[in-house]
Amino acid sequence: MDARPPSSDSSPWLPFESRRRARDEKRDAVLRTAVQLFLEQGYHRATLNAVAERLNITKPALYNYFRSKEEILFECWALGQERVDGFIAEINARGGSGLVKLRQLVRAYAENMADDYGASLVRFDPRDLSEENRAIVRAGKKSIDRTFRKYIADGIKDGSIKPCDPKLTAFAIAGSLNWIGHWFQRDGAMPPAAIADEFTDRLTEGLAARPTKKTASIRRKR
Amino acid sequence: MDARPPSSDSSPWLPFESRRRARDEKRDAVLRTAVQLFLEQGYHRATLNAVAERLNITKPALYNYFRSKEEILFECWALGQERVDGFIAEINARGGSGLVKLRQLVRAYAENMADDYGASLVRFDPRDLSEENRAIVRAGKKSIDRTFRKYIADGIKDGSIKPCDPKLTAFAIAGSLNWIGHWFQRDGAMPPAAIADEFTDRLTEGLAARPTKKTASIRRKR
DNA sequence: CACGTAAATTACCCGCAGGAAAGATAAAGT
DNA sequence: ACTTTATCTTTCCTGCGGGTAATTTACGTG
Repeated sequence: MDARPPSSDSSPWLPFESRRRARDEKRDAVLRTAVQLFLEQGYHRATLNAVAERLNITKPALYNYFRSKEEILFECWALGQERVDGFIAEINARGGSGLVKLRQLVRAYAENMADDYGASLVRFDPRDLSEENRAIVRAGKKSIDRTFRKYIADGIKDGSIKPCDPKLTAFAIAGSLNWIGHWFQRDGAMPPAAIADEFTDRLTEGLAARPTKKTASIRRKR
Repeated sequence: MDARPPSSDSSPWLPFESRRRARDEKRDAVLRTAVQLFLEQGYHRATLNAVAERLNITKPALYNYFRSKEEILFECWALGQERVDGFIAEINARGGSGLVKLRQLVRAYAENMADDYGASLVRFDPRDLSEENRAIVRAGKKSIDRTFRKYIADGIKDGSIKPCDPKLTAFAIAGSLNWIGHWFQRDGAMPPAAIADEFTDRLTEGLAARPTKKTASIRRKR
């Protein structure tokens, strides 16, 4: 039917040849294509037919890798969450003052927001998920929020951050960062790293107990 | 006028009496109910049947007041935008330093975000609108963004705000504020005014050229 | 009181997207 | 070579929700 140009980006399914390939690889390809389309058009407007078409396959083929559209949506979110959990663990492992940890978190989180899976954390609506998965999502969001608040509270305690309400401060910072997921375009003027750097300074400069210079070492004095 | 005083969010269509009422009043009631349901369930999940049911009428009756579901969505957004345009005009009329104007904008915008129509500005997806209406929405968002940037640039020029990149700073502030529309619940602990106050300080304290507000501007050379 | 009109209602249509069933095809095992 | 198994296609079903048509109800007015 549609004599599609052989390019079709990087689908493991070339029109009709070289079929068998690693299952996980194809599953990942489905996910990458799906998250792109979901972000482009919105979950409801994006159809599985359209996802399949981009992969040079047909809709029912998708059901070899996922049980439902909702499962695809959930896994997009899960990948984003996984990364956040990852760098939070790293930051915790490295230790440091509250302000230092907060700044690392802001930076990593901002960069993650400029990624498709990262943006999934805020661009998709949990109400599209099953009750089970929605509960998992809620737990994930809660965990991130707790981390922000904890770092802020830690900073107040150790004197690196001046006294403030951790809850509202966390909301303000997280809101700023989450919004990146809504306006960032990969073809924009600024690369993700630059945005992350800017936001790191902008969002924490008002919090430092003493004027601090950029990413230079923070002295923990008590 | 009314035999029995209806509570503010009760339907003007009591099952079978006192029907005829001012057309605009009913139109507004449809809008209020619709925006609530859209926010509760999301635009796609919320059906016109459900909207009608809450009003004690049936779906086709809605078409006496609106031409389509999309038109309802657009008007929800338009009402939110109208308010923003309103207080921006007021702030411009009052004048003042960049910082003063910015703080007023932040405060009013934050409060607006705690309102159904205000939240419409950020909770609904422009892609659900017709091309025409989407263009109007885009223009509105752009106008708000320009205002944020202008106040910041004004502040830098008049010395009330310390030098920074107006574009990213506007993004950071607007992001924080927009996010309120996603987490604020009317039955939460804090009233909108308190949140607005907190955010006003939190989001501008890092920007003031001089430690705190008050006092005349002092030129800071870098 | 009859009539016209606005605003409802009941009944219907239809297009679409998610998903299931059953048939094909290729690779791999025996 | 024959069978098996996973994978992909063709085909179809079904429910749902936006929107329309035809009909009724009720009020205002001459």
